[in-house]
Amino acid sequence: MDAAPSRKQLTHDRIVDTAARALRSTGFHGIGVADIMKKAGLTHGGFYAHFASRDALLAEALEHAGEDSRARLHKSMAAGESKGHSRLRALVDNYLSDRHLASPESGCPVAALASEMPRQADAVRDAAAARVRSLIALVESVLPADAPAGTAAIVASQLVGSLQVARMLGDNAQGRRHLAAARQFLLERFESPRPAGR
Amino acid sequence: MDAAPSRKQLTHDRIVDTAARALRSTGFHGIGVADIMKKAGLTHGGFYAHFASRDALLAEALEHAGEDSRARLHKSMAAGESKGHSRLRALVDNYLSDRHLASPESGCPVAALASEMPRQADAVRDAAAARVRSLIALVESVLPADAPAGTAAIVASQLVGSLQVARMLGDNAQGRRHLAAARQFLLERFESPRPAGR
DNA sequence: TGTACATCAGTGAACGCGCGTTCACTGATGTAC
DNA sequence: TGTACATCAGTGAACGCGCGTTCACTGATGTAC
Repeated sequence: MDAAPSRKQLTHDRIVDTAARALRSTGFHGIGVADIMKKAGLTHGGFYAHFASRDALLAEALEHAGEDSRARLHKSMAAGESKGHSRLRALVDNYLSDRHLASPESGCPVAALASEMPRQADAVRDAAAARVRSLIALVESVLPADAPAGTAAIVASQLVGSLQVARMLGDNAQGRRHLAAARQFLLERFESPRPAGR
Repeated sequence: MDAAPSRKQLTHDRIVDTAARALRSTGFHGIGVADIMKKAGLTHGGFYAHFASRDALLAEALEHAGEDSRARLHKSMAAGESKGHSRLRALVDNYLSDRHLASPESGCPVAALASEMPRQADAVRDAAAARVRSLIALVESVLPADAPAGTAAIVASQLVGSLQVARMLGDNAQGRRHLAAARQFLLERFESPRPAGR
């Protein structure tokens, strides 16, 4: 089934991977066809042999960025769990880490692109909604099983909002202090056993 | 002191007001000099008699959008308080309202533009950081006086994140359900008297 | 009150530039016999 | 194994377009006497 990928497929993947990084660091509008092709070691003319349009690349790059971020989080979370941390703590510590604050290009595309997403073309918005649902599902998987419905989406919103606020405050003491406070809040409130108050 | 504003000042204000709405509905990149001038009933040539550059307009429009949003919230909050609601509830109910979900162009610029802000020119980023601090200050003013330091920034992050997640899910039942859950969570957790468990 | 002139807000044509997209072509890879 | 040909990935010039910015000009407003 997974035969050796063709030469074209390898190039395609390289373009998508390049775009997925650029997308998160410069945003939807900061990513140009010629730019991406050049960074992937190609000329811009060949682009349309790989994608129907720029928007088609954006949708693919968004999905790839989400997968990349999910895989990184999973790996870091495994390291945290092996130190005896809860799954929730492993997620929160990694999502709200100083490293994530400083490196949007390899981080969560939802946090890096949230406010631009509602303004994208249909295909891109669909990919965006899928990324949000995937993030919520990841949070759900680390919450105590008896958490009320909707809790995962609330925690995901707190993660995304806190990282964005920290980035707006800047990659400095102010931003990092905010991240630390948000980590502490989430763990105190959501790590099982849950605190009193229904 | 506040003499009658000159004709030029009136035009200037009209451009900024037009830009402040367009900015929130289409984002930093969706706002063009010629477009704004046309919407303000002018031709694009006169732009540079009012602003040193496009970025200078963006910074001014961002500040104006923040003031506009703050004034609207204050007004709606007063209405809520007159119904006997706490100040926190008045803020949360209005910030996370279906109306705010559906109308970014007259809403909070931080929620509408958060992920684009770190990528703007210096002057714009400074204006952005000021908007974030202003939002945090507004939250602080409605929290119980004994809330730990940093709480206001955490609640502000939850407000911004929840509205953005709702907008990514769409202005539909899914998005509105998420907003309702976030409202309930914030009130249960932060409305005084604070629940047990520090 | 009326005329002459200076000031000033706004006009519209033009500029250089970078963008997304198209397309005729090239050179390498793979297949047929 | 070697030759002839078809396929295909990638090249680079060109396109139409919209952008931010500049600038010589116009027509209205305000001031001096």
